[in-house]
Amino acid sequence: MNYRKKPAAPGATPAATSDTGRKRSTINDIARMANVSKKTVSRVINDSPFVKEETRLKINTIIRELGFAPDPQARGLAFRRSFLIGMIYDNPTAQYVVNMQQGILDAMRGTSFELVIRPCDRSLATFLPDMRHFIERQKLFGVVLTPSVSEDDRFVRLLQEIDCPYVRIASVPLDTPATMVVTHDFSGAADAARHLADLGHELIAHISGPASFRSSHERRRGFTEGLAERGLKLRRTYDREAGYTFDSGMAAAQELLSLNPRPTAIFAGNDEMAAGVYKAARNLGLAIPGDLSVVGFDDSPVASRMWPLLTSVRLPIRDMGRMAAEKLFHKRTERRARNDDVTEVIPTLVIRESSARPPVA
Amino acid sequence: MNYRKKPAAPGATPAATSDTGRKRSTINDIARMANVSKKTVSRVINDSPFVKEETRLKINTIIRELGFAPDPQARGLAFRRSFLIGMIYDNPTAQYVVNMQQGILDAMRGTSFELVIRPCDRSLATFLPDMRHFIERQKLFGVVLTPSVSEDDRFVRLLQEIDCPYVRIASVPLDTPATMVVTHDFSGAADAARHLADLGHELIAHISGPASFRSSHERRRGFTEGLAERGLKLRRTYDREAGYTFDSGMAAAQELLSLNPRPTAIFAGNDEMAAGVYKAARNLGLAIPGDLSVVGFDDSPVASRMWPLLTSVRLPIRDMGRMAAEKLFHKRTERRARNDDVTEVIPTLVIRESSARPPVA
DNA sequence: CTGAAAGCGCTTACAG
DNA sequence: CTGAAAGCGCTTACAG
Repeated sequence: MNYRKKPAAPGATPAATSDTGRKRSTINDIARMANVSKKTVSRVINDSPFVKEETRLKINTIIRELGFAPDPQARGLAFRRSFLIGMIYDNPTAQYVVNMQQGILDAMRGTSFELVIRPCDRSLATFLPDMRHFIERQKLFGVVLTPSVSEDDRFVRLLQEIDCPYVRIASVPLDTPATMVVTHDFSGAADAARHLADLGHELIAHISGPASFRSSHERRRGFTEGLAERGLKLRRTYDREAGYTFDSGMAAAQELLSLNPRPTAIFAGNDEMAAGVYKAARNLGLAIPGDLSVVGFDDSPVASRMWPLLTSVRLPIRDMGRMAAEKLFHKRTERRARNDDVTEVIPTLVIRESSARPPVA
Repeated sequence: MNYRKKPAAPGATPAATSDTGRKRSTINDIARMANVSKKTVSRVINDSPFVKEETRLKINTIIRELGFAPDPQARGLAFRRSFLIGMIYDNPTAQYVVNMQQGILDAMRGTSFELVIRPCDRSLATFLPDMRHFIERQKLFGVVLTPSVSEDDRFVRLLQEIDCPYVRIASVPLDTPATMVVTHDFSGAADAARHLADLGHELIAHISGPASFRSSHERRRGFTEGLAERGLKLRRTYDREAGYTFDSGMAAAQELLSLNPRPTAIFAGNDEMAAGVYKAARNLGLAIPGDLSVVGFDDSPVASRMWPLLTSVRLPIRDMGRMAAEKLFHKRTERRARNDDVTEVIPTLVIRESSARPPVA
């Protein structure tokens, strides 16, 4: 119930008590031991340039010896801002969420920040007030937004209004460069198109994600563009919108595979839908890749658990999380210049077993 | 950079400014408006019984009108304890982690607590000091531990030493009931055994997880027990230890499936290993469930993406997270009695397509 | 380059 | 049932 070890004996200064039995030391203890004011210790903690090198050294030595770490709550109270970074997300894929968290934590290692997580549902009427309440109450240092909540302009306006720093991860540059990590879904999808075209496919279909996600459009655009480079077009009937889910992918594939002529390849907007395509093909007795080539997007763990192994477009999610958090931290530091540029992420095509030459007609 | 809206005009009380332009109100504002001391407001916030009903009503009305919420940092500083709950985990399965987080967040909804997450690696030499530093520095209100870090007694001793409340989720009652959410992996595994026996299998193999996980033993024990109920024994050669991973599951299955007589059913300690079994069967040209029945454990999302759909044992991960967090909160409240009991969770067998009658010999 | 005073927004310990 | 004083561990604003 109490984070101080046995309270110090009356009259004993914290420094005088043993290492095991002592209560946590404070800035006052450090100041006393270094024979300076606590304000000077505070300057050292906060990397102020206005401290004599000798003084800084002495204080740092004592800090290290005592294992002192300033209390984030006290610091936050005085700063009028906490040392908490929020991750706000509505992506339903567990692996995506966990990788992103890992990346943000990577960037936070060694800092005094902690990560608080906040799933959300933009379709709720209370979404904006809830978020406002959460952020203002916790006085968050900043937030990282992932798709699709990162694409919500009402929300971003709210963040600006309450002066909460943010970084947005999205497939298009929606905002000033300093706040953006842009994933070039476009280019990854174009790679997928070239790959299928180069294998000799001409009857190529696409199942895109829901129109409410920018990534759906980017992936579809990139795919169309990649096909165009090879002199191919995405036919109207081969172009289906689904919902980024297994079931919607399966339904779309079922329709596509009953067309005449039947497509020999399908590019699914994500791996979940690609798994649905597998199922639909199986139901129809079609072999992958013998009768049908399939390419996904995300390179999620299922991609390498499926049979045959799924060719897919990989985004370095963890790196993206790290970069986003770094932008947040560096925003107020000397490295500003570097982080004022937009951060760009290029996906890579991972070729596995699900894509091959089309069947001989 | 500042969480207060336009600073109030000099002389203007917060209450006098408009709703949009006002700075966040504090306990002092409430006290002034209610004509009481801030201590009394504090009592209302903290649900003290020593407040006249009338006073409480008046204060609560004003709190509601102003949308006042006490500052967690200030409160934490005075309490010497933050309003942060830590989730500490080393489970590698993304879906598990995310579901657990969701469950904990479910329990926290409507409270003033927030969730900070902390993946860890028990094999690191700095594990214990790192954790200690993290918990003491943040003055965590409490932590939820999931397997396998929940099984680490050195760590739990550290928590007790620094007086950090905790709840452990594990497959065996390792601790006092008030700190335990116990998952009966034993009973789920016994269900799996009965299911396979009742289908007519006699040559039944098991691939267990690593010995360092208690769940490995519980699942193996339960499985053996279930078989025994049906007059069956788990043969030595049919009993393999693997690592809860895809590759290790595949390797173990490869060995099992080359035995003579070949087992007609395999119970894998988790779904990842079951996926490895699928792969090994496919490599050998064996049909599931025609030649081989497979049962997994976890009922992870892959289970219903695999082909054929995997029969698996399901644990309500999200509920477990919620219950664990509730135990943490209620520990200090009037509901103590109820939460002093051990919380128990029973898994359920989800029968899908991967288990059927054994092939006719 | 350094420090004394006041304050961040709450609660504790004490008193009545 | 209620309140005035002191304090939680830091930083800001000001002064030198």
